Amino acid sequence: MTTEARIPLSRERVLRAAVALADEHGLRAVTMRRLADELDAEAMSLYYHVAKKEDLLDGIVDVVAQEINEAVDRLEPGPDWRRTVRRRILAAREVFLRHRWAPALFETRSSTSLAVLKYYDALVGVMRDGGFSHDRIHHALHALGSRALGFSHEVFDPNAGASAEIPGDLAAQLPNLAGMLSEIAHDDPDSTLGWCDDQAEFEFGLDLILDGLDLLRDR
Amino acid sequence: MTTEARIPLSRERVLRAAVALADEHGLRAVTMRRLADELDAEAMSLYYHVAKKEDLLDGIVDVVAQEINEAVDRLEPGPDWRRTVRRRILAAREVFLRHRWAPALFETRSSTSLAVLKYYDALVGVMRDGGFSHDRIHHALHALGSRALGFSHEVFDPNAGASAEIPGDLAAQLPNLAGMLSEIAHDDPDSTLGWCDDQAEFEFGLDLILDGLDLLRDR
DNA sequence: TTGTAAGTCTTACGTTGTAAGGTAGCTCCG
DNA sequence: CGGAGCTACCTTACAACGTAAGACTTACAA
Repeated sequence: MTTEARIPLSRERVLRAAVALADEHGLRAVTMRRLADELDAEAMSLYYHVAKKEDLLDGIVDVVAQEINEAVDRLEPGPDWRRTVRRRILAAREVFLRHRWAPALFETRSSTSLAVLKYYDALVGVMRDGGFSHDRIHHALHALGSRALGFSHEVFDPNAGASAEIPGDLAAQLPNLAGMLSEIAHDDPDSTLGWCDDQAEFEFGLDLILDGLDLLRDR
Repeated sequence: MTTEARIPLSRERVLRAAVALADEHGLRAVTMRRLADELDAEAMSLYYHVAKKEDLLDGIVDVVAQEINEAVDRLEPGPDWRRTVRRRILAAREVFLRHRWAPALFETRSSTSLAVLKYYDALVGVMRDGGFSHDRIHHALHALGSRALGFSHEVFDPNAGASAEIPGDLAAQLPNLAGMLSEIAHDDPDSTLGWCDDQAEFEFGLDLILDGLDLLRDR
């Protein structure tokens, strides 16, 4: 009998395994039994390190948020508040691109994790240094919404780039969308990834808001 | 034996009952058995009118989206594109305020429902009449994100208005947030509902984006 | 040695979505 | 008129889920 050295479980280890599992097989695969399997343990053993499934999910959010904070802390400030904020948000976004399942999870959490709060705290600091009043900053955070964290919910199918064509019967019901789609589809100047380049769209919206805020700053 | 006249099931009736159930007891209560109970039927009977649970959820989204379209179609246009769009979005928002569970559900759907597409189609039409190019409109929709439909995900706890105080030990870790919070909390000019008035914040962000788009329009 | 605590596992239960197949009533065709 | 077939609904059953209750195992202190 091969008595292999057993690495003991720990909240840390459980959470990291959960993130890895979600990365590889999606958030749906993160079930107590499956996660336990991954750790060579039984489902109920996880409950010694995690209160309930919700607690596990909260913990996962925290791990990702810490990853964001680490990335953001490595950055050096930009020449002005606007570019500093922009830089930070885009850095946070890169973390989400490594964990595609994370935005959906973040949106389901009701209580905000400490790591997320720290992220926001730093953002408030940057804007404060940039000359904004607390009131303005508060509005700004709401205006940015989840964009402040680096993601925006895509209302359209993210795979829409592939099938950039509305079937004929639908086109009649959606004349304006069909018109827009057909025009953009073939006369695409320098878009990188089809008609819905997420990154470019994200930056467009982000800049629109940041520019708007900048105009308001000294108002 | 009271042979009561049985209203037959139908996809329509099932979906409406599901919306009513969610309104009353939350989306979590919408389970096949519970929904069947509400209709004086058995769980498996629903499957004759709905392919799977996912299909049910898609259908629910469609019902809400139709409700939005009805509300929006009753509106008369504003004096310019900006105010027409604004009016429509705020009308859509009112529907979501009647179905608080709906934003979360909308965000989980991957394929966009026909009713939602129709909503967007009309929005595209308004902006087109307002002088925007298709390309600009496309960007605008992305910039608005879910705000185009009338909701924005609240990153902070929506109940934060109640407990507008950060506990002492946390305040040390979050100096900027704590500062902002304490300042806004007590010196609140005309905010209607505590320090996080959702409606006001929503409109602030919406106007910021719409104004930004307006500036870009003839650029 | 014995007690105690932490960490893990076993067993079991209620709830979920849903597959498979049965059954009642209707319509239609001979 | 009688059975064939379809539609709508129900019964039973199962696998997967989160997790409560409690037994086992190890390590260390007294």
